[in-house]
Amino acid sequence: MNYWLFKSEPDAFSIDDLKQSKTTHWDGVRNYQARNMMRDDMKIGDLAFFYHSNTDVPGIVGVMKIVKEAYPDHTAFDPRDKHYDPKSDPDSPRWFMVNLRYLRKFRKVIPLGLLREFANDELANMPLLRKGNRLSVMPVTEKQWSFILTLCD
DNA sequence: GCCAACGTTGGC
DNA sequence: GCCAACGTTGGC
Repeated sequence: MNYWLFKSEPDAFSIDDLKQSKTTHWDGVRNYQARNMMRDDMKIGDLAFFYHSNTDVPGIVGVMKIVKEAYPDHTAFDPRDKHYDPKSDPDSPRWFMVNLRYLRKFRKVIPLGLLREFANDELANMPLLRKGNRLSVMPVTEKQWSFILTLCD
């Protein structure tokens, strides 16, 4: 069983959107590292944090679960889509996505600033806290996962 | 809105 | 295969 963190800009797709739709396909990932993790390592039943980026208080806002393993991201085939990639075609898809189900929304966001306070201790080596980190999908260790859950009330 | 950090592209 | 230029991400 593995743990993950997914970033999203709440203006585009928020935890409240997911709460309403119950499940979603996480399309639009166009980074090879993130793609490889989705395609090769994510399994049904894995848990993931939902992170709000590019917003007034960036941070972790809830939990979701992987309910479908990687399959081709069809938005890459659509010329009108924002994430269209002419180099991906249905015969040899370049980009993949997984399906996620809403589990819970925290009563309060766990701010990035709070997480940073533990960057040298419980949350050492967390990719999210590395300077200049731009990965939109990243792994979380079991210890980090458990610790972060103690930060929400 | 600024800008540092990063991934990708493409010329050579 | 190098690396400069460029576009994007995302915190502040």
